[in-house]
Amino acid sequence: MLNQSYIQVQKQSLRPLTTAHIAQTMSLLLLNGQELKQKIENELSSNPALEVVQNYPCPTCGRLFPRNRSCPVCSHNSEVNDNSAIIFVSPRSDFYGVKKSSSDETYDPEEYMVSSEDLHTYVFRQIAPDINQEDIPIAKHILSSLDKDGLLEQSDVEIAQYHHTSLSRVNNILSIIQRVDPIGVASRSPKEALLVQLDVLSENYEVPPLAKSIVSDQLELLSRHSYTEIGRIYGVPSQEIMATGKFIIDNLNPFPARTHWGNQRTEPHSNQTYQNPDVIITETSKPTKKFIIEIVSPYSGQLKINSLYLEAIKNAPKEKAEKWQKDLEHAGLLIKCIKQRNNTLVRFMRLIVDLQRNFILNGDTHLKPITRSYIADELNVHESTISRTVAGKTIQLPNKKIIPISKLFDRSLCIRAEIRKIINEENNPLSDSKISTLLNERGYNVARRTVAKYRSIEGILPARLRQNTINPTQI
DNA sequence: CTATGGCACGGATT
DNA sequence: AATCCGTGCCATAG
Repeated sequence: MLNQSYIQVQKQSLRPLTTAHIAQTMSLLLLNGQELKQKIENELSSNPALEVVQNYPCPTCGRLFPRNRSCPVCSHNSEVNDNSAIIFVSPRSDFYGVKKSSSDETYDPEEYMVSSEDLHTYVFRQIAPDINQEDIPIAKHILSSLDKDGLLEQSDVEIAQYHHTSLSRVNNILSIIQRVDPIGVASRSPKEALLVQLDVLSENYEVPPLAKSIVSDQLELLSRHSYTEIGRIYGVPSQEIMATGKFIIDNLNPFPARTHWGNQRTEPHSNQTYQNPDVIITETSKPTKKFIIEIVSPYSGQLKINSLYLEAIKNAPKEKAEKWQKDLEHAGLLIKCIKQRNNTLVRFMRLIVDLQRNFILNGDTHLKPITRSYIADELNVHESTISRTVAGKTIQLPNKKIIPISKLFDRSLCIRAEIRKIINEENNPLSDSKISTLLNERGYNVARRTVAKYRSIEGILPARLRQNTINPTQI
């Protein structure tokens, strides 16, 4: 109820009035959390009319809210009529990463780790005993130039120059760092990370003989699962290559820091980093299982027009008055637009959660195929608005997986999942056409050719090659 | 001969 | 208008 009234208030005051308004709203909608954060920070530093009012934590759950608003989750009494989701905008500046613990009964801000800082200190603690006192600044420098995947952004040469030291010294330090826990961290490329991981692994385990060579020379082909191709190059049966490939996929991680994001599957076609969700879905505790949907606002409070500024402008000196007035309008516009953006997001999510409830709870097989234009129709907005809403944003499901919102519109996903299921269940290999008829029986209308395509997307080998392999335990 | 992957076309989606 | 996706045809590997 509370959240509803909140939304209505917004609706009234938020009709876009000018073209500038619309244009800005649109461009804001396109941004994801991080980009928005950037934008707001820029704005804050350049426009004195804008200020951020701190939020206050809800005493029971710790979520942050503006002073006069109570927490919709805690103030929500469970006997309320409908089973619609609790949905609200949740401001947070330092939100990064995934909730680590699996129990989500209570919300504990401590459980949300701050990825970047934590990665630094985490790694640093490990290497500290192994490096010389005088190398510490260099090590710190290296750690601070890691990107969110744990890869090194700056070149080793640059770092060496910066510290007026030799390249080999830097590389020495690098190799120490690379061998501590997120193994391969501070590598210069995914390939290097893989190689380091192989190296470390081979000290204690048996590694397929070709693994190293494949990673260093044929990574391109490997990422496309062209096992036969690679096999031809090395003159070995593709079964062997595929076993090696499986080993690599199962045991290595091209983006070292992502091991911290739970068991995030390395999606076959993604180089993108999905780290800060723009929307978080969790569930309330047992009896009334409702979704709690948080639209994450990337700034730590509420954006407002600075009241001091309002006062000051009244007796502004003549020559400044015009500029000040302009700043003021600009700030007001931005605030409105951001609210509009949030409003759209809220409406969008409400509908999505309703439609895809099964998917959110039960996983890929239950995804309903939905198009953006359908959503646009339902919400009475233009298609492109939905496109913008979806673009580049991510969402965290109750099972802690972070997925791009666009996945919710993937028409093929549920069929791919179904194929995976079929292949995992049947123990004698089925040919593509058999799978195709099987799918048709179950109501999925797909051609044989398409099955083949999906298979390769999923990284599943053709029937003949599946013969002798130990059942693929990919989940 | 069968199963599969490549290329490319057309229709849908964004 | 640009892009993505499913599918059909054909060549090729087994």
